[in-house]
Amino acid sequence: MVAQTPEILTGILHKEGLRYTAQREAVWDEIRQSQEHRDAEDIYLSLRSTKGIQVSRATVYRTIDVLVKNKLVRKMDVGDGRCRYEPRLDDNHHDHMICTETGDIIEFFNEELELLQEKIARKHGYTVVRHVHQLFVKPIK
Amino acid sequence: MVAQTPEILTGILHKEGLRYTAQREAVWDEIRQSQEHRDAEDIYLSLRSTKGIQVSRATVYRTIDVLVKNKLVRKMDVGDGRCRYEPRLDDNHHDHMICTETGDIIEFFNEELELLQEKIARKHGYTVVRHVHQLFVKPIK
DNA sequence: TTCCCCATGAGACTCATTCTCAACTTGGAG
DNA sequence: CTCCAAGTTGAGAATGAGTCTCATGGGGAA
Repeated sequence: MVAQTPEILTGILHKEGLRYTAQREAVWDEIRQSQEHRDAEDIYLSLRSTKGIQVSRATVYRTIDVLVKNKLVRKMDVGDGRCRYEPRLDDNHHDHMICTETGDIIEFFNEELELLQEKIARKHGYTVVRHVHQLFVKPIK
Repeated sequence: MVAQTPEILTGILHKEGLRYTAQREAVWDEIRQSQEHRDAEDIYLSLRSTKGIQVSRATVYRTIDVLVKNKLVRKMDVGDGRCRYEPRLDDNHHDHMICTETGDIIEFFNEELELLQEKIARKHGYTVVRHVHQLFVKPIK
């Protein structure tokens, strides 16, 4: 699953009836290569300035949509007006802890929490489709 | 605590060094009277059209900020671009479940969940300041 | 090569929210 | 009671992330 990195995108584009283009690859590469939680402008600027790749904001957004839809990228709304994106190659689900002092984003996963959520939904006659769980935290002491 | 409804706002305004004005009272009343999760435009229009109270969008937003800051109102970002607000008179904390089919918002609270969150934060050397927890759900069957 | 459809970029546009600033109130000092 | 400094307000401009438009550019199939 890790080795098939280059083909994973072509497969998805094919499935969606879309073409494999340099811009789409560049956007995916940019997101995939950094483990950070970045916003669209960040990705756009990095492609343009740092890597000198010609791409437009519109294409960045359009490509991200495809990647998110196909679970190659996770989109997270931190609540500050800009969504962040992170690669999702290895499908290990997790939530985020955001430090209110430094802005650091820490990932966490807790099985018990996941089960509890579903249990709560069931109690109300629902089942969980997806969830947003963010802990805004501050360092102890 | 329920009986002091009118004074609660004056107290807060005083604490903030702000004046008690008709507009500020109207905004607070509007939010307080409905148990819905409403957006700013909704509140603004309701005050204007339905109740014929002269108030501007700017004042609605400005007042909401004060109310949120003082925990009279809870602000929630549902992820659709518009924040929702709900009164917070009785200080019973809860999170939300959003039905992906009907848009219904159901409140829920689970002690175990709260404790678990704190436990997770501690494990990473943090303590929870606040959290966002939304379950996007769909009805069973 | 031709043709057609998909993809792209620049910039217009949307829409919630914030900002600006002139006009308006008001609490208090005198 | 009068006046003034300071707080408030409203209308509309500004902001900013994200979306849409549309003319232009390519690429693949025959």
